[in-house]
Amino acid sequence: MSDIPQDITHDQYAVRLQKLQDMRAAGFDPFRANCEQTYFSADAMKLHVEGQDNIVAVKVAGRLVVIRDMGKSHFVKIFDQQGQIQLYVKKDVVGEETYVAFKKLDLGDIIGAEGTLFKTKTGEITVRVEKYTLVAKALRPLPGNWHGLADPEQIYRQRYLDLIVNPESRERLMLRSRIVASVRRTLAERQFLEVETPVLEGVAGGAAARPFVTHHNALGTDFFLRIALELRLKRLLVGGYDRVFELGRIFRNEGISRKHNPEFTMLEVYQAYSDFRGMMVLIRAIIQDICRDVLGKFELVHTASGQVINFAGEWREARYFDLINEAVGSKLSALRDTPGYREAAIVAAQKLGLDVHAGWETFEVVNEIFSKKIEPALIQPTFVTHLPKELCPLAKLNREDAGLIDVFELCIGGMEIAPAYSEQNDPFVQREMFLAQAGEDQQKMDTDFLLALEHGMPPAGGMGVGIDRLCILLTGAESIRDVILFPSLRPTGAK
RNA sequence: GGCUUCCUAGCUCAAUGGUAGAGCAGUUGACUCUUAAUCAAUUGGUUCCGGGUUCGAGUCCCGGGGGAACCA
Repeated sequence: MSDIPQDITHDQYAVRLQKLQDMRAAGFDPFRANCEQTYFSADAMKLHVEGQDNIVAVKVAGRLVVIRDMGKSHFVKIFDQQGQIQLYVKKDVVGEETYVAFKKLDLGDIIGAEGTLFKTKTGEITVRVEKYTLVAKALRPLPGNWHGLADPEQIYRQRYLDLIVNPESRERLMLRSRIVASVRRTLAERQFLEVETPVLEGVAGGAAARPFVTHHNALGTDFFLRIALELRLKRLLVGGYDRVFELGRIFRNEGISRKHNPEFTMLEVYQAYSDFRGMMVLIRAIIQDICRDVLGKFELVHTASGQVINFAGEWREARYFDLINEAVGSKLSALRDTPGYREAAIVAAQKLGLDVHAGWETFEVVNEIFSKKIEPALIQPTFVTHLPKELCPLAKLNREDAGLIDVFELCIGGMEIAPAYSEQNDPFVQREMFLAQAGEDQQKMDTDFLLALEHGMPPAGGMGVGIDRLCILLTGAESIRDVILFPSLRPTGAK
């Protein structure tokens, strides 16, 4: 033991902890205090009337993010859900004792303050503080809020810090909330019912993807986390829910990349007595409502290409095989039902510099051309229609050409945003389609779903919308991690 | 999974293989309308972890951890 006090002035945690202990010793514990928040920051500022200072009283609350100590007065800023508001704390107004305590506050502390609104000589609407309360002591320093937080790992692992100091992140993620709210509004206006279906399933169907497996102890059985919403929602069509949707998390046990997170949010919508053409109208309404109500504009600069995407009006339609023919520079589709098709498709793909795996089915070779060469170039909203039937076993076959299906893939910004089908409701054809699946991507046969179809499902249009990708597109984000509050990372011990 | 690359003070970043630094934050002081406030002084390091090479390693090599980009 030394009687010389240990120098802790360099250790911000220790300094703040000491302040907390001093306060508690003096009979005040910030963690037992609370305050009122009568207005958020921006709402409060709107209450000020030009030329009428110190009349309107407000109670605001938030985190201290700027402190400017002027000796016998302070200008500080607090930060709440709406942004920042400046507080003016003057010794003459609050009194000696309160002022001395106020000087001990640190950046990051959470306080409540009440006072009246006035405009400073530089024109900033400010609260002239009469009383304040510390309601949470920040024991850890904030990352500097001038440079912000740049370390991507810390941004994702400690998103709360990112939200405090990086305004772009905060805005982008709040925009996501407003986009999702707008989607719900558009669907509610059209009398769609929002439902919730199981995440834990015995068969993970409705898509082709590797599922996560978990175990139920009491039942002594494994469950799969759902990889799609489709088969449950269609059972509801059988049950007489004519317009349903679910906005839910689905899970795919696959790689993590800029466009993939193992858990992500899917909107699936089903409308009885409609078809894929009806879904075109609906998805346009959903996205155009977002443009009008959330973004306030119908044109967006596509971050990756620099092109301006125009969401207004009607959107382009293009047949899958027309796009393929255009990409390969020949009439490849004319060979579709001939023995030379496979060889021609392989040659065409290789000519475009694509690797063709020996085990691939022909439709997979052709689709490689689509996903590598065509989709990335579809920047403007484009409905790709008349896809080969092998790609979607749950869709209705086209009446004129049984090798095609009545579906669209909506591509925007080089990404697949929403596939939609005229849903298959013939239980015999559906069984055959499940059985006939080939290639790498196979869906599990769900016999209980087939039983439901045998009870009769109305004809319907259905659609899936990748909400995360839609948000990437509409917020100009570069990665799916930028539109997911807490993206999946490898777990690690406390840092 | 493969390849490339990154990890240094609370934050943002420096440092030919040769004494680990700056700005902000922190601490002390001045200032009753500041705007990245200003002025003066000043503290602060297990350079992600573990080995190795070397007279000497933040830097080079090997292994491990975590992140990012590209590919699969």
